[in-house]
Amino acid sequence: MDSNKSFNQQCYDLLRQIPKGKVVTYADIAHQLGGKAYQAVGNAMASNPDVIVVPCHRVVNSNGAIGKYALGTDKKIALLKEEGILLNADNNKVVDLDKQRHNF
DNA sequence: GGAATGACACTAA
DNA sequence: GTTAGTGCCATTC
Repeated sequence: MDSNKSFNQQCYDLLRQIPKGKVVTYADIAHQLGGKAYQAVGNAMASNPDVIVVPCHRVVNSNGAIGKYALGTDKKIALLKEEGILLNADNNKVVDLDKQRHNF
């Protein structure tokens, strides 16, 4: 907390860098922050105070799963589809995660 | 100050 | 390839 930006604040900052049509895994964000706070990242999104400013819907699990969303998983899937992310119509999983993943 | 929780990840069977 | 169990981090009660 004494830091300039809290951990969750840094997560939002990275999320803001994600362009439309790209997705990132919680592990990538945590790794970018210099650690493996996968769960901490997710917690930050759970506390996401600005769903408009932070595209938390562009964050998916490392295995390609959509994971969850504050407004509802189905809403997240719909948003990803609208963004242009290719998802599996059977399980709603990200297709070619490595190719659609945004490299920081 | 300590314990419990959670929008996850990884390894093993 | 799938399922189960365990570990990690930061935040919150």
